[in-house]
Amino acid sequence: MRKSLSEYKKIIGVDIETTDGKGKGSLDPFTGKIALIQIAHSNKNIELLRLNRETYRYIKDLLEDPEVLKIGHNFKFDMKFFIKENIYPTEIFDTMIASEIYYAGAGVDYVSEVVEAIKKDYERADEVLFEEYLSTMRKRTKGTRFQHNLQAVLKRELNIFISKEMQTSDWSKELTPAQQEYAKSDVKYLEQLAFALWKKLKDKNLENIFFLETQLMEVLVFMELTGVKISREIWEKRLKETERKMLELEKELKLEIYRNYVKKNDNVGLFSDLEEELARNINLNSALQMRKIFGSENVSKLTLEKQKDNPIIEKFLHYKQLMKEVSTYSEGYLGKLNKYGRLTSEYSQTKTATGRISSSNPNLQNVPGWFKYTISAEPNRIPVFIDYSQVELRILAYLSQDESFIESTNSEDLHSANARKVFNIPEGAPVPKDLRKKAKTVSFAIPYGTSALGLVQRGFFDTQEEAQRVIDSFYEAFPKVKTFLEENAKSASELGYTRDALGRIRVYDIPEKPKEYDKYYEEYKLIYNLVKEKEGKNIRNFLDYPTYKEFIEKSNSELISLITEDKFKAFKKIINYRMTVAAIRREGQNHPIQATSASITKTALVRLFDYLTKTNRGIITLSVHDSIFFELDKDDIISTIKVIKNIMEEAGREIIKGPTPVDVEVGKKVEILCKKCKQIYSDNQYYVDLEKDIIVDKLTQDTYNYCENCK
DNA sequence: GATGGTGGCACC
DNA sequence: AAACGGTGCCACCATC
Repeated sequence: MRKSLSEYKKIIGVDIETTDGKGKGSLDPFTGKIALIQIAHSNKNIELLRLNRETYRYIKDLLEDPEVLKIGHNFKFDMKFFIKENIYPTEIFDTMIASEIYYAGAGVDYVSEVVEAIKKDYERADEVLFEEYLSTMRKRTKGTRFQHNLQAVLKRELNIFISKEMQTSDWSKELTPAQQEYAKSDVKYLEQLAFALWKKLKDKNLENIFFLETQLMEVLVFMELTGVKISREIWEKRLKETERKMLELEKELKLEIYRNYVKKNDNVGLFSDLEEELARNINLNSALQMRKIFGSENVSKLTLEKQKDNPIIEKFLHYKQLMKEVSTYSEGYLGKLNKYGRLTSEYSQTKTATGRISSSNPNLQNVPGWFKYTISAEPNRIPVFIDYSQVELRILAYLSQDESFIESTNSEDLHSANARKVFNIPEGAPVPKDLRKKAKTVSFAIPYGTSALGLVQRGFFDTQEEAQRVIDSFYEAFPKVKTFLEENAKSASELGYTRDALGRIRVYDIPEKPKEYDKYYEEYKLIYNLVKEKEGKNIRNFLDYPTYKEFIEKSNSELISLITEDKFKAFKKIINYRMTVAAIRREGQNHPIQATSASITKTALVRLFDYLTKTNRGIITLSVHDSIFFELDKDDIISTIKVIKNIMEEAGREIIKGPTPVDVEVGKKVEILCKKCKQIYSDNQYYVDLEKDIIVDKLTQDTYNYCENCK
């Protein structure tokens, strides 16, 4: 869709039902087939079509007609099935995307909850029942997250309830009247819904975001159908080795833990086989068991790393890392490899609150670094990885218009330049490594809203005072960054929304101020300080009892006499409220940055897809937030890369009005022998110089084979 | 035995 | 004055 709704000659509602060939519906475009196509020309004129010789031409022509707008709900799903049939629908209005953009970030939603609940009570699905449910739901403090399925959206926007009872029925046989009715209801209201949502999008100036997402849908469909080429051999080798190490470690660890922590008296040790037996009962994956054994608050890396000098703890941490890898990145991933040796994933373009793309089944956006070593390409192609360099910091610099920060992003080394300003290091004097690191840490932490305490807890600083000093100096050096973040925090917590550089919106559920707030706030502050002073802890921990009774019974503080039941309850409400607002402020600070980054990548993806489709020079295989993976034709690859680089950099420049340079990696990740120090190091297969038009295969020619240290 | 919540951790 | 933004998946564990 590229123009306003009313500009189309014709508008139709489209939906499909699918079959797995065994009497059930299918969610998998690779194995499933279209069983039924519903096309609504109007509320009353609805076609239910099978896809066969007689209907194929008609359906294809209609869906591919650029003068006909197709309204669908989650059309990415339908699109994949159509493409498998060589039908390439164009001009789409996706009502799910529209809803997701408009309500991005919305939390609790009663309509979704009611729709969920009412599914169990179809016979009485009338207004009275809705009201009944609604009043119950409203009394609850927590509800379901905002949902964007067709049922919830129709109910929310048009107050229409449709049944989904038939969804999983067999669509391949002759349809019952009830099935026909259901099939029609799925498309009957789509046009009306599209107009309602379009009006909402226009009200908030979200048309351009909607156009962008609509075009992106096509790119994601392609990526989902194509996937990324993987070397199963390399993956399995890696996995096997990890598994071997893990099992070895597991055996050792259990015995050592048993001996050092579990066993109370020595005499059991005389029977070594019994000892092994007992050790086997230990479950290293049980956080509960391990917490008890180590006597630790929790068994997270952060907590246990404090005892790293204990060899058993160190071993345990190593074990956990291996376990994670073996359990997560094995069959769940390799099982998805298709017959072409390609790994496919599913993407969602609008599910996230910030507009980032998410990946699932399996998630290809959170695979460990070694994943890149398994990526290859078709014989005539080369894998290419391109990512935006420091894009979030550049976004922060240009959106805030802080001259000094902008200057830093344009210098040779951003973090050194920042350190110079934060720590007042004179020009010409070298920037000490530790100061550079501190400035870097704070630059990353600030857009997340990290506090001084947070920085200490995560081990970036030794004391809260020092962390606070660096944060203060940072804001002093970059005053407009401070103003910018503060404005966004305010917009989120007071207006209830923030926008990114393209106008993408995120909404926030601002909590109602508790009635007790004004009455008790002064006293709350007093107690807050008292608790901090006398108990050395935060009031939140101090009051951390579910009931007043337990607070009185279990707390051994002298301060309890100061707190009546009324105050206890009021303080808890105040804490809760303040924490929620603080979280909204942090989200508000971060959203415009993260969302702008997402918008840049999405804009680039759309243009890149267009370029690559038209020229047939390669494909996009994956995108991980600020990076894009390609498989490009060997012929003329340098000129292709130049165009791609330019498209990506221009997309960023247009959006933030400042440079967004990219880094280019060409070729598989491989092990290479350094010519000078003779050490093996890892690098991409090809050396490429875009200025001099040079491309060299390091595996056959060693001209550029120098490791980082010897360059 | 399925389901949902939680803790933990991989990535940007 | 509270204590790091955004994801998805695993094992465990309580619950039905």
